[in-house]
Formats: sequence, structure tokens, C-alpha cells
Amino acid sequence: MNKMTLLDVSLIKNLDPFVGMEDTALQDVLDLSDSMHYAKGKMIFREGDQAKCFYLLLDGHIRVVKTSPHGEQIIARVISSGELFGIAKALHRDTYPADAVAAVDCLVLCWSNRHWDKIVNAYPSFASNTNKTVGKRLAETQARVMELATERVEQRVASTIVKLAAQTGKKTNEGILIDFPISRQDVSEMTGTTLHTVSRLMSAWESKGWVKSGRQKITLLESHKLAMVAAGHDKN
Amino acid sequence: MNKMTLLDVSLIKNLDPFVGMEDTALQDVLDLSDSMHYAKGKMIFREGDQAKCFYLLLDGHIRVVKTSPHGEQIIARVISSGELFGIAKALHRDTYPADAVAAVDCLVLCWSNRHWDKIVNAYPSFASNTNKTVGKRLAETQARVMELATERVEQRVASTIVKLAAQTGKKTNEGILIDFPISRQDVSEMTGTTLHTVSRLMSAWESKGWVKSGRQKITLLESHKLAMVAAGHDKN
DNA sequence: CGAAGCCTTGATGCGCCTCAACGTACGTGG
DNA sequence: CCACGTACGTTGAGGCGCATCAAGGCTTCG
Repeated sequence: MNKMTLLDVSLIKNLDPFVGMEDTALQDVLDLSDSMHYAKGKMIFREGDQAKCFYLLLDGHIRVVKTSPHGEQIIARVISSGELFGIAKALHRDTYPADAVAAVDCLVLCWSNRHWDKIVNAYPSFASNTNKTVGKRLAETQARVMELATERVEQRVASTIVKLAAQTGKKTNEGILIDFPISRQDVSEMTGTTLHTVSRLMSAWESKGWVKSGRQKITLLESHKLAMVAAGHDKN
Repeated sequence: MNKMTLLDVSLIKNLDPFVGMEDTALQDVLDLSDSMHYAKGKMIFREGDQAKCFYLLLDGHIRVVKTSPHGEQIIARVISSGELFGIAKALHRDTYPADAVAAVDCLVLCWSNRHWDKIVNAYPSFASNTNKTVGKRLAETQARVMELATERVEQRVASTIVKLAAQTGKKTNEGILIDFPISRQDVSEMTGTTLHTVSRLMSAWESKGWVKSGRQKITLLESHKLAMVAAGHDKN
């Protein structure tokens, strides 16, 4: 995690958290930040740590992971570039609620929580954008409760893959590639199942030509078919 | 839902959402509110409705219910007296994310969303308390995802009942009574199982003398035993 | 080149859903 | 106030979805 310098407003100008802010305001905020690099696999913060900073992901992908009392891990969400994370301050927490791990090499900005109130008060649209983000995450989490409570594994896995493709997908000549290393185990930790079941499902879909997958790699060839499975229209 | 009048600051003075506010401020806020009564079973708002108001529950209990595309219902949370609900505005939503149903006769205050910005800007501690509430709900929802993904039905049901007892429990000479009508079906919709399984579990616990339950009524006699089950220490 | 991490596939079993039937408390209206 | 309808609760039988256990192949990296 090396500190970097030379930040330009254009880096963050068009990101969700900063819509509605003037360039001068953005420069002010940027001047308060540090720029850091985290290598693939590095932990950025740990569940229960004192929350000293909040972060913006400039480039890369981050897994937000919670561990149960019995040691099972689940992936709470995946952060993509342009998103805030570690914003414990926005929720009046003084510790982080989960681990954050760099899924690939990541470039992040971070701000000391000292500056939070200053920024929020000076730039109401930032506060407002943050609330919106939190609201979205609450809705997503609630939707996941719904899925876990009412849908079968097959649907949840399909739905998760389709959502990941929408969030992080990169067009290739074959189809939509999920653009960071993701194992069967990762998918199982996102869906509340086992890596074995995920593997079987992926194999089945691969043999139907709906996906193409390999070691920590998933490409969607027929995402509408998967979307149908996700919706519960099993038979096909 | 009859409109009422004659509101006193003492009604809300000690409630979480209003800590840190002066009496004069409370009176100002109170003057903007309407007081309403909802009979047991009435729907206060429906998922997808335009969010015109936000609410404070003064007395009663409210079930927050989501319905899946296939018609299954789940109970997202139970609101107890003193809590805000329907605060779509805080999350920058313009519709409510779920149904709100009066579990018993309820007394609520409501404010037009017109007043939201005014109140939030005039009384920063209200804004701050609201963020804290949202943060707690996000954490709770996340914890539920965790439970659904990693625990077995028995644990989830035990855990839900213990939490309900902590949230709404009333001491009786027998034990802790969950203080609103709650059916087997309700519990199943909170835990992602069926009413049959809940019924079997309750019967088993009743025969061990851990709970005493009847029609829409649950009393905990040995909550520590249930807490053990919730924690996964099955054998006993 | 060995070791570790990821993936696959089979066999087996059980937790819990599903289907079914009946018992019991509530409240509503004749 | 009783009779009936409706909602809630209980309990059994059966089966399926998926976890678990087990074994082996393949890729990546030091």
C-alpha cells in the first residue's frame, strides 16, 4: 500500500458519490485524501477494527466478507470501481462491520474520518449521495434475505451470476466475462450453498452452452437463459 | 385512522430519534405532525406506494412485510414503539420498500415528506439519529443474511424468538411474553421456513418446558436454553 | 518438480419441505 | 347465546434438494 500523489479532479468527477459537486469542491475533497495501492489478496480493513478512514475504490474489485461465529465466511457484497466503502461513519458506527479484501490489485482513495463531518457539512450533496448509496445497499441486502428465504439454490446462483455480470461484466467476443477472479467457493459464499453444488450447476450450464467457465473465471454466453432460471422458470 | 390532537413534548422527548433535541425543537417538530390511529390488521402503506409521509410509532407493533414475485411473504422486521418507519426519504427513495401492517391497534405520528428537509436541516441531531437507525437496520439485515446462509432452521427460529422477546418482551409471572399476536406462520416468515416446521419445534420446546405457547402467543420460560440452541449448541 | 489451490464427479444420507388430515379456538350473525 | 365458518395449530408419512463425505484430476506458482 504505497502512498501516491498527483491527483486530478477528473478522476472522481463523474462518480456517483460526487454528482452535484463543483470542481473546486472536488479539488478540496481530493486534497484531503490519500491515494493507496493494495495488492491482490491484501486486507484493507478487518471486521471490528476501529474505523479510522473511509474509502473510495478508484480501480479494482473488493470483496466484503463476514465470518460467522463458527468460521464460515460469506461475501456480503462486491465493491466495484467508483464506489465508496468502509463508510462506518455514515452509519454512526465506530468499527467496520466486515472485512474488505482486494480481489485484484486495487487503487483506492482514503480519507481520515476526522474529515467526514467537515466534508458532509460543507457539501450537502455528498451527504445526500451517501444516504442514497446506503439506501441501495439496504435494499439489496433485504432482497438477498428474500432470495435466501424463498428461492432454491439453482435460482440464487443464477441470479447472483447475472447480477455480477451486470455489475462488473466486460464484453468479450464470446460473451460477458465477470471481470475479476471468482472461484466456485466465492459464488457459494454469495449464495449460501457449497462449492460442490455451484460446481455441479456450472457444469450443467456449461454443457447446455449457457456459460463458459474455468479456473476463477466465468463467461456468460446466454444470460437470458440464466435470467429465466433466476426467475424460477426452471424447465428447459 | 382518526386524526387526533393535543400532543405533548413528553410523548417523544425520550425516544431514540429525538435524543439531543431541545424541548422547543421537539414542539416545533411535533406541531408539523399528525397523529393517527390504525386498527389491528390495517395496512399503513404498501410496497411501491409513493412515499408521501414518514412515521413514528408511538404505541403498538407493526409488521414490515415484503412479498416475492411468486406470492410468498416474508417479514422484514417488526417495528416497536418509539421507532421511526417509512423513512424512504432518508434513503432517497420515492416509494416504500415494503408493506407496513398494524399487528395490533397502533398509534402513530406522521409527517408529510415536505417537512423532511426542513427538519433534517434545522435539527442535525435528528438527521444523525436517523442515519444511526438506518445503520442498525442494515447491520441487522446483514446478520439475517448470515443466519439464512449458515445456520439451520432450528437455530434461526430459536434466535428469532429470543430476539423478539428482547425487543418486545413483557415480564409475566411465568416468563417473558412476546407482547403482540404472533402466529406460527409469522415466525416462519421471519426465518425462511414453513409453519409446520415452526410448529414442530415449538411443540418440542414446549414438552421440554422451555416455552409455553398458544394461539398467536409465545412465552419464554427458559430463554437461555433457547439462546444455546440459537448459538448452535444443539445437543440437550 | 513438488505442493498447494481450484475444480469435478460420484455415493450417501438427512433436514426440512410437501401433502394430507384433523383438532381447536375465535368471532360473527342469526 | 349458540352454531357455524374461518383462522390457527398439530402431527404423521413420504420424498426430494442439497449438504456431506470421498477421491481424483488439473493448473499455477515458488
